[in-house]
Amino acid sequence: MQELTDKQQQVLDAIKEFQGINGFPPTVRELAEYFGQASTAGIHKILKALESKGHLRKGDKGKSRSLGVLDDDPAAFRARAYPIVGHVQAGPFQLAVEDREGELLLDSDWAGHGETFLLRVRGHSMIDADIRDGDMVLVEKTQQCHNGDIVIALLEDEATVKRFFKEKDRIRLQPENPTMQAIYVPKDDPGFRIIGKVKGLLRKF
Amino acid sequence: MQELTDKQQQVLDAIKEFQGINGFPPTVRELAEYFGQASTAGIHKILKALESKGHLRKGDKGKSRSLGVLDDDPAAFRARAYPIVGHVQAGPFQLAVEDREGELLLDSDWAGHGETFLLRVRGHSMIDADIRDGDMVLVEKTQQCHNGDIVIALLEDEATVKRFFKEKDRIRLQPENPTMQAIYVPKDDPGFRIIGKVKGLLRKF
DNA sequence: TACTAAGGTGAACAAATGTTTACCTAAATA
DNA sequence: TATTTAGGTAAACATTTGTTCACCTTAGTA
Repeated sequence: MQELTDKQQQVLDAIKEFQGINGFPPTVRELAEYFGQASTAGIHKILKALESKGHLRKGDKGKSRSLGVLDDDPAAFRARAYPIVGHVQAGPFQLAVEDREGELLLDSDWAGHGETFLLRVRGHSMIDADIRDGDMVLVEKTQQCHNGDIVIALLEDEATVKRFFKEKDRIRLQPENPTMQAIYVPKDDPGFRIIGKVKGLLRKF
Repeated sequence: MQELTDKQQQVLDAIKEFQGINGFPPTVRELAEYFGQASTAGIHKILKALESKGHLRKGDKGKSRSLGVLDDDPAAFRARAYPIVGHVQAGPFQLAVEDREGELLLDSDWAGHGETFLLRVRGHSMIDADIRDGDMVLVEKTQQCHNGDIVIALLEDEATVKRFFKEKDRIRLQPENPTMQAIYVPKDDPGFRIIGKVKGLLRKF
């Protein structure tokens, strides 16, 4: 794939986006209009360049609305299924089938390409971090975290969502709710484990 | 979804197949040719039936090659691109190219099947509704809303996100931030318009 | 039997759409 | 400085495409 000018890249991105939204590509006039241009001829030049550079397939001569993006990173591959594996603060943390809510298709550019899942939050312990009861949190599976990270932690088989702080000999799991107390855990507590880091949130109103 | 006749089902399947192969839907004449028919009018009748039975979306009147199958079967079709069209509270609300952040693939079962887009929130006017600066809100385009709905409203070409209340002769747009005042708008204010309803929220940490 | 629904023909019309040409400007390069 | 590349306008033309109307046939139903 050859190098594109800024404008060529913009036009290509516009086509991709239109295609993703509508299920069919834009017309030349729609592209011109989108870029605020009065004439289609400029767009034609750019399309011709994109075609000769191998990024675009134009339909048969004269055929309407038949552009095809040839980039090997189509939107369809970006959509990945993320399992909603259960709840935090709803009792024992096991990925039991009954707790599974299904899955949600999300853009992996946004949600992440690693091992990632969703959990539904129960309770109000993180309300001051604007995480509500019923929200879904996007959790990247990891055991590495830094002070201030919001984590999913396992404590004696109970899952909890808290803000993580490493102190001298212990871990502090801090609720973001002034009515609740921090939890302190010895560093070598065998019943303690970090499941993952909260990277995102989804809510329906 | 209503019951289809054999022929209607065949046409629907043909559209799906064509779409899968080409990335754009067939024209009416291409469908007629595919079924060995000499006239487009028969195909039009079937398309009209498919549309009224809820299986198909036809493009705007007169618009070329813009059929859309509405069946919700495969996961691949559930992933739809939702445009991130700009910001609220960031000045004049126009879907200008420069403000566009791109798009996000989301599960349409979660995000909705209608005309829906994303907006990035700027400011803290809805902080008590746990909507933060930088969050993206999922907006269903509609002008109908109920008291208590969180809406995107246009006021003298400025977009704002507020909680909507209809009062006697006016509309109250209520911030969810105690430091901020409500906005009152006469009901017949020509510079006032509801753009849509906030249905969801996405956040990255 | 009469009526309705489904689906097909033929034809015409209007609008959408692709394409091309000539010309222009600005920026980059030889 | 001259040339080339990139990208824009304006306009015209031809073809594609959607749509509609009148009419027809067949099968099923009241």
